[in-house]
Amino acid sequence: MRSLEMTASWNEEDEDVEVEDMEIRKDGRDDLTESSSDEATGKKRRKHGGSASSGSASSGTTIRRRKTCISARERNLRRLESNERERMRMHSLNDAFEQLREVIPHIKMERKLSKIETLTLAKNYIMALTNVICDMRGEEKHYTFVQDMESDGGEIDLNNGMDETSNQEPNNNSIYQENLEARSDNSVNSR
DNA sequence: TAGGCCATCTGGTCCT
DNA sequence: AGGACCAGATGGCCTA
Repeated sequence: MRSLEMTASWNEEDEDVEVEDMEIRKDGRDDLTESSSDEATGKKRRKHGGSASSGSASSGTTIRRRKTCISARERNLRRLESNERERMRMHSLNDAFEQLREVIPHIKMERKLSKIETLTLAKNYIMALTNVICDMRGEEKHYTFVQDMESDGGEIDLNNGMDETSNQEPNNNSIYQENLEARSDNSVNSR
């Protein structure tokens, strides 16, 4: 809980102040959240955490809350703990993305796949595998793949969601689609 | 410099 | 009640 170290600079005057009519800064920050918790992960740190002016509820200049009987210090502590949990949650989500990247067949690129590319390739990979299964069963293929970007409606665009850079790469999906189908044919023929 | 991607903070809502 | 989840906002980094 390294974020909690930041509470050291908490203003003593705020201690045990009930929250009623307490003004919350427009930017929602409490100056304690100099987001430092990435020391553990070694990842980049932010000088200023995002802003808090999110959502519709906080769009005003100030927010007045009803009495909740928790001190400002306690509230700040909970916020920091919540931030920490959210950070950990996002890290685990990113870990999952990383694992997904590792199992998706794709041409090695200089840069790693973005999240949207990862999801798109994963989707296409699943569709390709589905087609292989259908093929092996002698059923009609579920999905039709197109090879170029001039696809007309109704067909699945393999590069859907891919950015310009990735379009310059060989079409990964086409490759593994062909490989999968070739293997599928071989396995069928060898019977 | 603009745009894409990302990490983080934050408050609201849902769930246990 | 508290944690998980979600989406909006913001700012940093990188690339074309």
